[in-house]
Amino acid sequence: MTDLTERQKTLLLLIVRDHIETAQPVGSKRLVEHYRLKLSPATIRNEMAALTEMGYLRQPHTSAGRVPTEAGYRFFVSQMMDQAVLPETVQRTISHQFHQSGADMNQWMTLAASILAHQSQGVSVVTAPHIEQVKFKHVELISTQGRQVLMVLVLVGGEVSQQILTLAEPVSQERLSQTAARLNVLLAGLTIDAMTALPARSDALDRDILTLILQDMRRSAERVSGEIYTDGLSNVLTEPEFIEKEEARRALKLFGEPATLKDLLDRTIAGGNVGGLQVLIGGEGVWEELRQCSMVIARYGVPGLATGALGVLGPMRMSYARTIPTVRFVAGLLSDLVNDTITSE
Amino acid sequence: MTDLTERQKTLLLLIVRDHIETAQPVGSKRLVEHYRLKLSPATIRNEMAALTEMGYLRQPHTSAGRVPTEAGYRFFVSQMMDQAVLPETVQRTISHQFHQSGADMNQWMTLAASILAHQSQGVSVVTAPHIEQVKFKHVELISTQGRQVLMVLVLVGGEVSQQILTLAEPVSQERLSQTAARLNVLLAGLTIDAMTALPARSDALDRDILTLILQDMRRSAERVSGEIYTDGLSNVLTEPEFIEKEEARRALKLFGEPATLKDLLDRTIAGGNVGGLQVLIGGEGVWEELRQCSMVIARYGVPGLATGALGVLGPMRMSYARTIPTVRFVAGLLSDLVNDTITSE
DNA sequence: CGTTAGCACTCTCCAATCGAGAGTGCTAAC
DNA sequence: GTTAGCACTCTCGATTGGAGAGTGCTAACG
Repeated sequence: MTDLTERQKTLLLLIVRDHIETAQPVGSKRLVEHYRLKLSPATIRNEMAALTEMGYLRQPHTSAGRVPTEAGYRFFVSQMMDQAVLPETVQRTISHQFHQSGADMNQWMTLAASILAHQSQGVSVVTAPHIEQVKFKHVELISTQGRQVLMVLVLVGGEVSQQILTLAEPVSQERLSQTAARLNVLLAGLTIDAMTALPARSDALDRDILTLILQDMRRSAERVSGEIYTDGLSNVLTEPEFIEKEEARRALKLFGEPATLKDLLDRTIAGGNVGGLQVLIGGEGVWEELRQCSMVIARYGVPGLATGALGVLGPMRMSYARTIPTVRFVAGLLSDLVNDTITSE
Repeated sequence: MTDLTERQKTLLLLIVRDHIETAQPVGSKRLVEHYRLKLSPATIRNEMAALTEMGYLRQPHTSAGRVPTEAGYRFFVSQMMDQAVLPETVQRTISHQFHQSGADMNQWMTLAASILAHQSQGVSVVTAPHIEQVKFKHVELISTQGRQVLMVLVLVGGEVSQQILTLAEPVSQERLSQTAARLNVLLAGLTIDAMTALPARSDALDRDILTLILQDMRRSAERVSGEIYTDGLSNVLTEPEFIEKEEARRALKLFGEPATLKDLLDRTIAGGNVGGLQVLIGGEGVWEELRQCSMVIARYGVPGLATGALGVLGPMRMSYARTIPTVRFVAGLLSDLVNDTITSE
C-alpha cells in the first residue's frame, strides 16, 4: 500500500478510472494515448507488471489489458473518499427537491431513494429513521363497531402505529375515551422499562390495553431500522457485468427481499458513527451474493435518538466518484431533516 | 374460434401445455410420442398447418416446431378459466397462513403478494383496499412541541393518515384536545361533500384544521387504490424468454415504478366487477412493454365500499393452470377479510 | 375421404477452423 | 531508468460444414 511509487499510484488511479468508464480491460497503449502520458507503452507495461505482482491488478487472460482487483478498487476509493465533492449545482438541485416536498417522512424517504438511484445509476436503499429510545406519547382508542377497536399509538418522535383489536365484550366509545385519557396521563413519556415496572392496574380494560401498548412498543424497539424504501432496481440490468444472469439474479434477489436487505444494511453499519461512510467492495468476502458488487452505505440521523441507514448497490465497477459524494450529501441532508423534526422533543 | 374440430381443440391445448412446460417449440413427432396419440405425425402436421393457418400457432422459423400465438394462448386460457381449481391442500395452506397472521392489513397485503409470487413463480402486485366513499371518522391532535402538531386522521373503514403541521403560534394540548373533540362531534360520518357544505367555523384553529382534514380526505379519495405491495421481482430473471435483457428490463422497469404499476392495474380493471378475473395476454396490443408478458389480475373487496386489485405478471408462457386459480383464490380470501373488517361499519 | 409412409427440402445449432488484432513480456540498445 | 523491437499468446469474429429436427408435399392405402 505505502510501497507504491508516486508514478504507480497515479497510474493505478488512471487504470481504475478508465476501467470504470469503459468496462473494458485497459492496456498500456490505450493508457498512453488516451491520457497523453509522457512515457512509452513499454514503461507502462513494466509498472503494470509490478502492480499486478502487488495484487492491485489482474489480467482476465494472457493478452488482454489489466483489470483492477478488489484491492485496486479499494485503493481508488480510499483516494476518492476525502476528495470527491458533489458539484454545487447538483447539491442545490437536490436540496431544492427536498425542501419542495412536503414535511412528510414518507416522501423524504421516497425522494432520497429516487435521488440516490438516479445519481448513481444503481439500486438504492433507504431505511426510515428509527427512534432508538422508545417512549410512549399518546394512545387513542376508537370504537369501530361492537367489539372491534382501533388503537392508534403515538411514540415520542412521531412514530405512529395502529392496530385493530377485538375485545371480549362490547365497550362504549365513552368508556374507551376515558381509558385512553387515563393511560395518557399515566404513561406520558415512559420507556418500556418504566412501563413494565408499573404496578398492575385494577381495571381489566386498562390491563389489556396496556399489554397491547407494550407489545407494540417492543415491536418498534426490535426494529433496528424503520421501513425500507428502494429504487432503481431495473438499473441492475443495464450494467454489462450482469449479462451473466445468475450473478444479477442473486443480487436482485437480495434486494427484492426487504428482510434480508435490512439485515445487510444494519449489520454492516451497526453502531457505525453517523456521518461515516462505508464502502463495501465485492462483498468483502462475506456476502457471496455480492461478489461482483459494491455498496456505498451510510448512517444518518441523530445518534442516540433516531437514526436510519441508506446506501447504493452497484457493480464493483460503479462510479464511486459520483456515488460517494451523493450518498454523503443525502445522508447529511436527511440528518438535518431528522434533527429538525426530532430535537424539538 | 368455433370452427375448430374437436381434434384440433385438443391438439391446440396439448401444444400450448407442452410449450408452457418446456419453453420449446413443439413438433409433430414429439407430440405423438409424448402424449401417446393414436395418430401419425403426418396427420398432426396437417392439423398443425390448419391451426397455423387460422392464427393459433406460429413457426419461429421454417423448420422449428410450432409456438402458440397470442390467440393460441387466449384459447387455452378460456378453456382453463372455469375449470382450473387450486388443490385443496394448497387452499388450506394459504388460508392457514392468513388466519395465522395478525389482523393487520399491512401483513395481509405482504402475505398475499408473497403467496402469489411463490405460487406463480412470477411477479406479484397487490394494492391495499381503498375506501370508495370517504367518510370522516375521527381526528386526533397531538402537540409535539411548540408550533408542531401531529394530526392523526381516521376514516370510516379504518384508513389512518398522519401529518405534521406547523401552526402560526403555539397552542396548548388542552386547546387542541378541545378542538379535536368539537370536530369529532361535528364531522362524525360526513363525506367530503357534506363537509364542504358546512357553514364556516368562527374559530380560526377549527378552520385551519378543517381545511387540512378536507385536504387529506381528498387525497385519499383521489387514490383509486391504496399502497402497493409487490414481490417476486427476481423471478423475472429466471424465465428463459428474458435472456434478451431488453425485454426483461422493460417489464422490470414497469414494475419497479409504483406509480406506473398502480396505473396499469387500475386502468385495466377499472370498474371491473369483483370476483371477475382478467387475463391480459401480450399487453393486448396496448402496452408495448408487456408484449412478451401476460398478467392475471382481479379486483377484490366489497364493491361500492372498499376494493383493491391484485395480479401476477409473468412471461406469456406462464403457468396459467397454476396462476389463475391462485389469483382467484387469494382474491376471494382478501374479499372475505375486507368484508369482515368493513361490514361492521 | 381421411390417414399414413416416404422423401426432399429448409433452417438452426454446434463445433471447428482461421486470421486479424490486441496486448504482453523479454531483450537489447539508448 | 527508459525505450524500441519482436516473438508469442490469447480472444474475438466471421466462415464453414455437417448433424439434426421439422416441415410440406405427393402418392398410396383402407
